[in-house]
Amino acid sequence: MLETVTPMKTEASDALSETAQKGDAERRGRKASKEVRQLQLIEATIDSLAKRGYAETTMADVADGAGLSRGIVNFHFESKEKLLIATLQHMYDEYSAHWRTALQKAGDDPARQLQHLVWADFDRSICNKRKLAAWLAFWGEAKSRPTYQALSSSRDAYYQQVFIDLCTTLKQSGGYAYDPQVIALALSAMLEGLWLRLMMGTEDTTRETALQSANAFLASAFPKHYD
Amino acid sequence: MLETVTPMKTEASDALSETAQKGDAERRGRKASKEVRQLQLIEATIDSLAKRGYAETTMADVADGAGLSRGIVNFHFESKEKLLIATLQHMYDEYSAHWRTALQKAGDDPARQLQHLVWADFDRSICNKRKLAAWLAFWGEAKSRPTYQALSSSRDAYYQQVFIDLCTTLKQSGGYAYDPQVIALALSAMLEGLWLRLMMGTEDTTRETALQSANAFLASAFPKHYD
DNA sequence: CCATATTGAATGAATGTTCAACAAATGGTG
DNA sequence: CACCATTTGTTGAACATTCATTCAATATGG
Repeated sequence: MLETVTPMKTEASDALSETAQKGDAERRGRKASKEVRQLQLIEATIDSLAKRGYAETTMADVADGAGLSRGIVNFHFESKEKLLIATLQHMYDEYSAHWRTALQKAGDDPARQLQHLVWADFDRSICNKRKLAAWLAFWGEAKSRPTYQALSSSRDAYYQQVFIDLCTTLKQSGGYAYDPQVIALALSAMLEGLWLRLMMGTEDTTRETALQSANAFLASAFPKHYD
Repeated sequence: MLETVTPMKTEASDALSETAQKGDAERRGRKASKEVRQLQLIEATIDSLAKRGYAETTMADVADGAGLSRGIVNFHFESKEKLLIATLQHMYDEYSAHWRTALQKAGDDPARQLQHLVWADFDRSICNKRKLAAWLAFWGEAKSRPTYQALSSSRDAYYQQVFIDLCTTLKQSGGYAYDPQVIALALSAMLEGLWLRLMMGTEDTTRETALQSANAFLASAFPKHYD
């Protein structure tokens, strides 16, 4: 199962582990490894996207946020566009790795697997104001930028297929009536919709209530599998 | 029930009906009523948002799209920001009027009302590539712009309350177990999530499959009310 | 003729990119 | 180890471009 993870680009997370090795002290020093500096700039980009939105995110703001000079971003990333693509790729990789790990840890029971995938979606490390805001900023631009499209739906075709497969299995073991593909779409759309509400800061939606609603859906769609 | 509609700002839709009265011929003529011209510019703004996204939408592009000169937008709307707010307000009003009308036409049966609300969400007049793309463009900027926040969640607090009320009624008549508030959130989040998929142009989601999934949700959540 | 609408060029501010100068690390050499 | 040369990273100012806004001139309808 981890085999399917490897084909993804994971330079960013490699750089992350390197950060941990070298410690935070060096991050501010003059010399830092290329990957560390790039990651630092990517984090500053996420900050800026979250705070100011896509349209208002400037190179200067990113550089300031990282505590570095103006020209530095064009040195590490060729252009603003490439910085943004690298940032999106980083977030995509992180999200993918997260749900794949969650799935792997869930064991073999499909009901448990589905439950863990739902939980993974609302995990603090993935689902927090800063990152959700950055996601939304990208989504807003995705349809008009072909380069973003493949990366911007954090949940990709493979993710969707996993959902369909799980729903198919549950259908057989529970004797449910509906089309697994249809119910899988309903489920994943609801998860994205709950994210959307969290992103927008709708008052009535918190991480807890969102998770509660997701579980209510599971319970009503698969009554034999969830309490 | 229609009483609750009136307090909303509906200048835009009034202007729309005026368009119909004066016909399309005058739209290109030198003189057109203030409201008609403003609506024309708003439509051009939606076009631009859909085609180029928020960040790339320029005053020049809007003016070109409307077939008018560069300075015209600042004459009718004071600034770019006010043009965008007016556009968002227009879309918000249209969406609100649409679901309220649908609800009104559904009669008194709550199950029927809920079904009609779902249908309304996927009606062609509301749910088409152009408008969905424009919505997404606004959503992407909403969290970082306080002015947008109130208007950008097309489904507002009152809409959500209607859902909760309907779920409460169905719960009583059907003897379901769950918390109406929780299931209402799941339902409305799923609708938004399906919109999101349509917005992003995910291959596996069309207006038909989205509607199918929404209905599957209704059937599994309220089995006694929907075949 | 007056009020109003419209034009399009001028203006100025914001911002992405470039680049010459500078600093720091690296590595080879005596 | 000391010294220098080369590579690599970093800075900040200069540059060019894009774009919202302004406004004087012009056109239009009443």
